[in-house]
Amino acid sequence: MSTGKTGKISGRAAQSSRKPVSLKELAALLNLSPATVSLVVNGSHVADSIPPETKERIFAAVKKYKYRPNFFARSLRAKRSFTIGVIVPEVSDGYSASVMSGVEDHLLQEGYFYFVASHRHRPDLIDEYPRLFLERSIDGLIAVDTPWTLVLDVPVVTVSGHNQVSGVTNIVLDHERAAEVALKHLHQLGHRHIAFIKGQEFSSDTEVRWANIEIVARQLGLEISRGLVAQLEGDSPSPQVGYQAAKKLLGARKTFTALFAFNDISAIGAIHAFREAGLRVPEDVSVVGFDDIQSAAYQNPGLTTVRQPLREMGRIAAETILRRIHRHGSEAYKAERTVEPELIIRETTARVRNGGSFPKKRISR
Amino acid sequence: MSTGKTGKISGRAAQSSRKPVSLKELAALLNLSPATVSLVVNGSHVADSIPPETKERIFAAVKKYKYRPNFFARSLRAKRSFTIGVIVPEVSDGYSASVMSGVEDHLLQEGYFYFVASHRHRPDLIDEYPRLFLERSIDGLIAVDTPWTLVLDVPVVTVSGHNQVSGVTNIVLDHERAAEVALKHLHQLGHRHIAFIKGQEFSSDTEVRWANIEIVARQLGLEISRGLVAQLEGDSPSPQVGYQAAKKLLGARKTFTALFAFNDISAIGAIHAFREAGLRVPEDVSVVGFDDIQSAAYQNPGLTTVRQPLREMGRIAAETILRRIHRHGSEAYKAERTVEPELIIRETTARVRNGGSFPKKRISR
DNA sequence: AGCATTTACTAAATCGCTTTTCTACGGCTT
DNA sequence: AAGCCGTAGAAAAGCGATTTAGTAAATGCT
Repeated sequence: MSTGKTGKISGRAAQSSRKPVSLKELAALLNLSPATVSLVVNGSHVADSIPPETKERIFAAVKKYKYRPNFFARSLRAKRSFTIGVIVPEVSDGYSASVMSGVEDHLLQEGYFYFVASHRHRPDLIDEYPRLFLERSIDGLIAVDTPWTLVLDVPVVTVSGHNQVSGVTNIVLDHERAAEVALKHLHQLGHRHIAFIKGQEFSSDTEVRWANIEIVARQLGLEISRGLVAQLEGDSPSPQVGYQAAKKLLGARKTFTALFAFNDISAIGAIHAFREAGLRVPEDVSVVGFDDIQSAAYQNPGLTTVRQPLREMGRIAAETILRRIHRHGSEAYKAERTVEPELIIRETTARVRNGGSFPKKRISR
Repeated sequence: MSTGKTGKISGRAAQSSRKPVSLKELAALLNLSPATVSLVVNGSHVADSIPPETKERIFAAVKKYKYRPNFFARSLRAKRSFTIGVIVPEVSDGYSASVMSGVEDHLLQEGYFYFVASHRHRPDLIDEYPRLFLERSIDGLIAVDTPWTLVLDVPVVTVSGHNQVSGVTNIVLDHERAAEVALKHLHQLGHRHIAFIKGQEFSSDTEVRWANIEIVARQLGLEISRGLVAQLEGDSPSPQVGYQAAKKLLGARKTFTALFAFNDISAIGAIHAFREAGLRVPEDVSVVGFDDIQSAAYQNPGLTTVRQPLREMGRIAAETILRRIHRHGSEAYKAERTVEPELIIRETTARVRNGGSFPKKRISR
């Protein structure tokens, strides 16, 4: 142990236990062979014939000497690492972080650990990180909000992935229902001219989400007008991109009384743009976000949004991957698992005023 | 490989390479011994006598057969895992996530991976996770915003840890400067009655931050009155705790024209409480947050806050730990490294009105 | 009593790599 | 010619588990 140069050192608890005992040492202590100890410790079937009292001796010694099998040695033989790789666009992004939180919950509880890598939408990294993970012998991989095309030798689970790739299970939101709850809500409030912000090209949800919006809009008899659809551009994780999209919308000078944004971040940016243009939210324009990230609730006014149960999705992803790892191989697995969204009504949506003609007088003039 | 039951499968790229070659196989292919190949591949000094042409042959084969040393075998011998453990209060919390982002940046770049575990302020987990990490032979540990007392056998770096423990380097903010920029700013705007929200007991920054606030306040001739200090309680990561603290402040019925909150989250909660009480921010009360988490900028109005360079701190933590790992052991190391805060002035602070008497008429009486 | 089992363990082979110690051989000295 | 040294590489001993194939003794069966 090295020692600092600073004066006041007040190291408190210590746990630098003696170096750990190895199986061999433990066996020697017990006058047994390493094989026997290993068999008993691992509850192998082969150890069925070992009398309980010997087993007890072994367990007692394990406890006493705090024996813990060396991780690398074990993994080397067993070719299992009890480690999952998680690849996300960016750890510090609220979406990824929430999912990871759910993943972690389940994984740690089951004795697994996980590696994280953020690809930041760089295609080379989306390719390289899984490879590096594989080199480290991960037992499975979870890809969050990342377009997935690789076929790997280990189980893969995606969160919000929509490609049907052999060997992967996609955990996805019920996007039809999501479009439905959001649009019905706006429809009921009297909105008939709704603007939309679509996701970036690279976001794995963009396509499905939009397709479902179109379907539901048709069902409700809402028409989606050309100029009222903007797309997010650039991979900045800030509301700035939403701000710009909203600017474009305003620039189209077409009447709209509500906005359904691709996510909360862009909704927040859009609200800024609206305010700047002298529009009040929700009095003049209602806004619905998507995801329900933490800061959606912190907004002022609180953001009405379609909640994705992200933590839950992470947890399901973790459960699914462990199940697939344990069912070890060739069994059938589901290619998709769906979770339900929930509309969280806060303060950015309101009944449309005077038949919704207001923005007309300001924007389209 | 297992195969899904679903119909449409459209697996695209494939990378399930043949199973990797081992050192032995590679050596056999080359008509050399594994020892020689290993020595050359690792650029060992012992291989100095091997003629360049042989080395070339080896490198060519490595490339051709994509030889990559088995991670576990190597770690088993070398007793190094090229893995760092990172322990945080909660992955999905903006603070931790930002730090992790910086940590990851540097670590992956240097060929290291990291495990993450969230202790959620449970003392048993703060104890257990490092132990589990150690079992997995991490080469070092980074503790983020976590009170640290353990002396481990590997280097430890904390981000915002303030205990002086043998073997640990603390990456900390210059808290004196932080208090200074915030209070001077408020002072210059004419604020003389400032309320404060202190951090939770468990937060590692609470104490130092407060101590420095007291020092700087004294220097500026600002008096901190008893009733105008509230403490955050409970470990919810939501603004709710700030809301409650602010309620308490309002309940004290003492005049104040500004609030300096422990962090952005609580500042946001406090703003809600103020609004609810009919106070406008910043017209009636100025608010300064701390951290500059992403949503601080998204707030409406934008939150004035003391920025901690969290990502930077994470990066420094990663650099520091790798340096200490490579300098392998007994050399001297710094017990502390300081980074500078920056005041980000947005829209929640304003010049005090009419000598700052407003809240009096509403709150106290 | 004689053979088959069962019981209670052990030996030894791996897993794939690192690293120290050796060997074999040719050339150089003296 | 004997001794020495530098070159080029090989052998072998681990690292710390898991696991298969045994083995010796005790027990069961007829």
